[in-house]
Amino acid sequence: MTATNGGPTPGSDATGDRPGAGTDPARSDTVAVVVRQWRAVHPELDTGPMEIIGRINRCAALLQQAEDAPLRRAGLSRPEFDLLGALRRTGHELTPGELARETFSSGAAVTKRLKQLTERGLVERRGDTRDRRVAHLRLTEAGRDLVDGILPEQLAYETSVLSALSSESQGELAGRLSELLSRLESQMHALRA
Amino acid sequence: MTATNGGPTPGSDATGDRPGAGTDPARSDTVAVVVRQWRAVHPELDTGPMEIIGRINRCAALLQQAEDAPLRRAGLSRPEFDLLGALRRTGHELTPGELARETFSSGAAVTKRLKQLTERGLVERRGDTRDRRVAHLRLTEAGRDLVDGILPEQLAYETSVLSALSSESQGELAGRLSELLSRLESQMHALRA
DNA sequence: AGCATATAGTTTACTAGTGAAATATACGTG
DNA sequence: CACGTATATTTCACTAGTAAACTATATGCT
Repeated sequence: MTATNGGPTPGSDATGDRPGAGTDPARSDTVAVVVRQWRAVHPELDTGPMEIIGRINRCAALLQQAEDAPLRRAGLSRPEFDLLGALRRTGHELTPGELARETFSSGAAVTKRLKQLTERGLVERRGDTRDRRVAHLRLTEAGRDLVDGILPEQLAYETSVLSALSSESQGELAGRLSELLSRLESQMHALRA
Repeated sequence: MTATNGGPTPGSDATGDRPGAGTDPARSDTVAVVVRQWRAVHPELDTGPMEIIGRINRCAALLQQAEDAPLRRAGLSRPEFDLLGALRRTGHELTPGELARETFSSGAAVTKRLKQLTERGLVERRGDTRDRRVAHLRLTEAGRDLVDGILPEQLAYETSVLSALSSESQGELAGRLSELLSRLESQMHALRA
């Protein structure tokens, strides 16, 4: 992802700032600076995709960094919380394979996390009676309480972070992202099939 | 990031689908399913932030997975390419510290990457004459050629992925993301100060 | 000048994730 | 019913990143 390639760009300040070129977003974030640098070096390339992909990556990185804080207070990493959250929100037991799909992780990673979370008494394991290859995982009381305790904090924090955007902006952004995401997901699905 | 917590949600299909609730985006992506699950379990919580943050994270994950492919063909990881790209787009030498800031990595990670990239003959190191603590890195001829060879491929690929969105959608999305990103970045800056 | 403190970068010990191989079990078919 | 193949999960060897300690150098104050 070329577009990811971006940074705060401390010193350098390329000039050439001229509006109306394609998807020029006027506002100056770090991605805009990076795009300007690339255009200065490779004027022949269409840097349009960077404006979207670079920003998505950058936003994701910033949001994660900020939002991992509440989790760490609870002694959880995000992947761990995602796993617990999957169990909580589905409301029923899940197999390791299902958990891997839900959290977009490899099976090996899920195995490791489950080991730790089980040792910490947050999840319980039960073997399937019919098919002895599969296991069923569920939250313990403590695990459920932990998730339910963290979730409101997290949402409150997220709300405050996003409050920098007007309600209209938020709705618009959510809609566009949903549009992109659903297309990406069906592309993915098509590729694998 | 609670909102990240999401998955393809294979089996389960919570029902309650009623439009017009806050930032309801109509289109059904995996994040929408996850949000519906959370609402079913915790109806009292405002799940609005998930609609944005969850989608940003999900999009970032999907885009990265897809786009890392061209890089891997060239034998580079994304962080490595980001480092090389920073050198290429700024057009001048950078110190390890500057590279760390440009690529949002830790200093230690940059040190490791530089070691590898130097061994591969893609970057060169030069000591500062005045301040002997600092080093200056620049691309070798081979490094520059590699970046210049990969970049167009990457942009072309990104263009094709995003072509699922109309030009208007793309512009709108880039603008909203830029708005969010610049606010996030100034929040960040404010926090550290 | 001499010492305290700040800064740049590297090293170290450790952690978490990955892909591939291994293990265990189930299923389908002749 | 036995065998080959598919599936679920774990294990293993390895890689990359991190935070904290460490080294080397510079800067400022008295």
